[in-house]
Amino acid sequence: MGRVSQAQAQENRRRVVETASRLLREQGTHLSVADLMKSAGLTHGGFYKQFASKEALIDEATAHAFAELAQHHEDGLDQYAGQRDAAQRALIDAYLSVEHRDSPADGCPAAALATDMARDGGETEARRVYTQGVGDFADFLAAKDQDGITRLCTMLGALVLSRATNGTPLSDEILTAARTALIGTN
Amino acid sequence: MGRVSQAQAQENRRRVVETASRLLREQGTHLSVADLMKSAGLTHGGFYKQFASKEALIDEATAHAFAELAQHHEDGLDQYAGQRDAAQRALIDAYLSVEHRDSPADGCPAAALATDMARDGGETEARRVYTQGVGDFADFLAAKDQDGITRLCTMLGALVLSRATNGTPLSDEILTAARTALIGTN
DNA sequence: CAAGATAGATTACAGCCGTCATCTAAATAT
DNA sequence: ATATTTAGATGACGGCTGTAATCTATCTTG
Repeated sequence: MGRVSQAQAQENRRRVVETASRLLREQGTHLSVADLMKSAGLTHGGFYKQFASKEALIDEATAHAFAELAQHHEDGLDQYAGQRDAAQRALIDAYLSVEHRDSPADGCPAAALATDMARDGGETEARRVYTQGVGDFADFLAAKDQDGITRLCTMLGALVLSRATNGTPLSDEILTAARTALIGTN
Repeated sequence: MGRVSQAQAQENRRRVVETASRLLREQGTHLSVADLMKSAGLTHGGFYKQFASKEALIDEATAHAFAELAQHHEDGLDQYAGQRDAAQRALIDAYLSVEHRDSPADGCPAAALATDMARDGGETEARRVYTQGVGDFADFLAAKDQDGITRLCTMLGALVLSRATNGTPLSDEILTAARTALIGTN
């Protein structure tokens, strides 16, 4: 109950943000503070000691998710020794995998949060971070003969549609069709 | 207050479903029954005389939205005297317009409801209708040298992303890039 | 080791939500 | 014309929401 060391408190805060970034991608901005804190192993009471509001937490969780994404892209580049083409192919393949489709919680935030960003129309920090992240993602996907933005649209559209139709044959067809169109592999 | 003619009641019901299909695309499945009925010019009381549950209404509203979409495609074919290529080009152009981006309420349900369908994971009637509608849409977009599914992914991804980034320069870039990729017009 | 600060728990609040029972008045059916 | 049905209005219920005040036990500081 009572107090906890500063180190522990900081770690708790970190875990809340990380948990939120997962719950956010899974459930959207309608996540409840109580659910979130329970998922992080705490009660809802301490929340407002750490965050100014639910919106502030969402801003931070969104930024966290996109930082993870950027890190993922950097790791990919490192793994393929800077060979952009190979790194892009690997990324696209993973992006259009059934594993990615089936676990939005640690998947692409650009796909998972798109509709939420569109609906919460305001000029929130989360939207700023989101837009920046999408732009960076498109830059990463750019190739000599293909526009990064268009590639991202195809990938993200396929992921979103395969999730919406998950459980039907169409869901797999969508992933396969997009993979074939983008990297010519079935 | 009291009773209303059968004809009027049927018309009221129809208006509720239509209003719901718009509100649904705008706000997602979290629309409230009270808001919906108020938007339709009624109070929330009569709702359960006409619908078994909120979910049943959502099923019906989803079906309504996709029926509208199919009608829209048929109209396009008629307008271009069955010339599929021309009808497709016109559709794609309208799909990737700023007007469509800015009015989801009477826009593509496949794009507007994708995330909601993905999250309400169950085997609802709405999801069945959604999947069927997406399949039909892809069929409509099929061309000799281009897969309908892939085209749909690109279009839908672009629409969703442009909405999420609306208000920034990137939003327009996305629409333009996708349009260029799909029909080679800027 | 004592005094102050504070992380987290407990509890409470006002406002929504879906659902439904009840009331009403008007439209039907007889 | 009377009796019956029923569309819609009113109001209420239990449950969940974001937010916050209060309490408590521990960490930190001197």
